[in-house]
Amino acid sequence: MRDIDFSRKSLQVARRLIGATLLVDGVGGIIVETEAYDRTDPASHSFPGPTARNAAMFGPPGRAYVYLSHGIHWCLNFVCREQGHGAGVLIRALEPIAGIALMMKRRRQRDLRLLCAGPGRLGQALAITRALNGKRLDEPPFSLRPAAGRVRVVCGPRIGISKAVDQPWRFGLAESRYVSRPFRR
DNA sequence: CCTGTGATCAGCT
DNA sequence: GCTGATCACAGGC
Repeated sequence: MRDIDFSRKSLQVARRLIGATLLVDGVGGIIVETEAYDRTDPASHSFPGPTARNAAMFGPPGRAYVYLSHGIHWCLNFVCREQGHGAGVLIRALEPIAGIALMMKRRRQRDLRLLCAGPGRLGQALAITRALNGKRLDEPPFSLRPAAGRVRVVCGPRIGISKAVDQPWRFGLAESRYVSRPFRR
């Protein structure tokens, strides 16, 4: 089984991550939605260049970049590309597989479809915090397994941004009921 | 289906 | 001071 190659462009990594299994301390599921961000991209946190917050994006690939969104939600990204580039993939939704009872307890949410459908919900379900920022994705508490077989991937515009809104850099597992919002075709 | 709003805070100007 | 890679909930159609 081939590993995910995080030295590739965030666009390629975002597509390849669909169907992979992500666990944090044994809790998680199948990645069904991602978004790519890049240094050349005005919507990216890395666009203005390195800062204290986005430092992980400019560090080695294959690590986590975690940030606090709207003062409330911890969001998880995977850093891609060569060191110093400043690119990443936002993990936006999972199909819950492991530790479902614990995720439901953390989120006080009994609807499986809403358990990890969105970056903030996913962060809460997997107990993502700043403590994971910069951590390697191939070591505990993370576990990442590539998709087993062929995966049908759809794409469309990213969500919740105000710049570069037309770039189709959001990817999803076709027909999945666990995405944060449907993909138009 | 849709739109509006409060929550809550790090980072930036 | 303002913005934002969000969410939950309320209300209107």
